Amino acid sequence: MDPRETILSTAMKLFGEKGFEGTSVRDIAKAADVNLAMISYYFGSKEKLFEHVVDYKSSSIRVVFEELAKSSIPQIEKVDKIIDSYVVRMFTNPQFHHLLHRELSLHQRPQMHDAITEILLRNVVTIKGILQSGIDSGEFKAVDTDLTIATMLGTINHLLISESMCRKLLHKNKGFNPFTSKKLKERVSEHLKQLMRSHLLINNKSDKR
Amino acid sequence: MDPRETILSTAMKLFGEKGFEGTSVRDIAKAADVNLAMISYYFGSKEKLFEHVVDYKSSSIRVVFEELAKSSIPQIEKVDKIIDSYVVRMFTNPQFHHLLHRELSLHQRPQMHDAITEILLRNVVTIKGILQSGIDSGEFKAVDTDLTIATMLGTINHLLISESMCRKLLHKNKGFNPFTSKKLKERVSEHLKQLMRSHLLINNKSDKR
DNA sequence: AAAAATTAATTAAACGTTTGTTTAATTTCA
DNA sequence: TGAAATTAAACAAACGTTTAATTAATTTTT
Repeated sequence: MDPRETILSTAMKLFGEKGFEGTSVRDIAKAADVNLAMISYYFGSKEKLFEHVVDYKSSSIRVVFEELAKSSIPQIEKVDKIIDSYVVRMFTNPQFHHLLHRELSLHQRPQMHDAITEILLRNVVTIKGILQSGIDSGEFKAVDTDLTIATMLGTINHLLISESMCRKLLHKNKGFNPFTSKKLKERVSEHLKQLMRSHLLINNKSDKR
Repeated sequence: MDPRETILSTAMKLFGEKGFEGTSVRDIAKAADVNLAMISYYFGSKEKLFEHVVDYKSSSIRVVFEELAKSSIPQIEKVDKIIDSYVVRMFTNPQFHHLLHRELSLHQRPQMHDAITEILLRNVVTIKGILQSGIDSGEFKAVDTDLTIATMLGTINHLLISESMCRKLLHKNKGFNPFTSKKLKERVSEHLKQLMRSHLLINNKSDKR
């Protein structure tokens, strides 16, 4: 195996679980089964390694919504697709999202903070455009678009952040982890889509009960 | 000033900003303008100090919803009050909420993790009861109560966590911090109340546009 | 194709700081 | 005077990083 990739994925896992300051380069070297000095040799420093991890992983989460925005399907279906995309993304790699949001809540490493902000902000701007188009065309109510986005992302994020809380909440069965289950993904998708229909659509006939 | 309280509030501020591992006891001693050894003298250890901080501050955020649950007003108005309560709470002391949620996303200090989970879980159970009552009485649609709660808390939490993102998003004006502004609080309150009405109420006439 | 030379990868050990904590001496105040 | 509060100094351990030596791989030369 390529030691570079081994270090990167191990570092990603440990940074995600224990935070940047909570993870020592010795922890990483041990878990990746490489010599301590290899980390400096390949990445220069712990902080540079961290930047490489963020760079390395954000390419995989960078979904392009620009194309979706241009397509001619109803805006509410675009919202559906965005929800599906975010749910899959965040549940596929929860550790990395913990890492990103933890970094956003810290006042350390300002340049990393800005870099992450820019990554997340690009998609937010596109989504805001889609919501605004829906409002302008009369398909959506004149909702607060910024806060509507906060609701979409915040709902998923909240489930990720409070993973263990959620486990106790959703399933008394202790051996079962809802975060590896497809059921929860679908449940979140379904919930958010219904929620957004109720919130956005003017003539909402979505109550199927 | 009482050095104990000075240390507690300083530690709370620094832990909130830089995380537990990112804050040294020397940082705290310097910022609190007390001698380094005073922290061990008063609190025993850094970890004990952290527990004192969480204990000390969680008493102030521990709002009792049990009484609200028992009162005889419509369930939707109870939801309104819960939203107001959470918005005020989380915007009043955002650093402490950063601290709590960061701790929940980490796999360090399991006992602290459990303690925080229990604090947050108590309110969640009560809120879930209120939603379920609304469903049972026919006032609310048969929504997914767990995820509805995740939406309420997640929306507020998302605005806190991505504070700087939000600042760029909501106001291009860089000198203005939306998190000290009453306007954002009211905006979030308003948004969530409308959202929950659309989501929960069966005959929703809340569209005032 | 074999040998020599050169570069790259890997290692154990050590470097100087910073960490949390403790000690022992001193000051403060009742 | 005596207990509590406060201090500067020192402690060992852990930290990120570097060094210098060794092995492995690659390239060059014969």
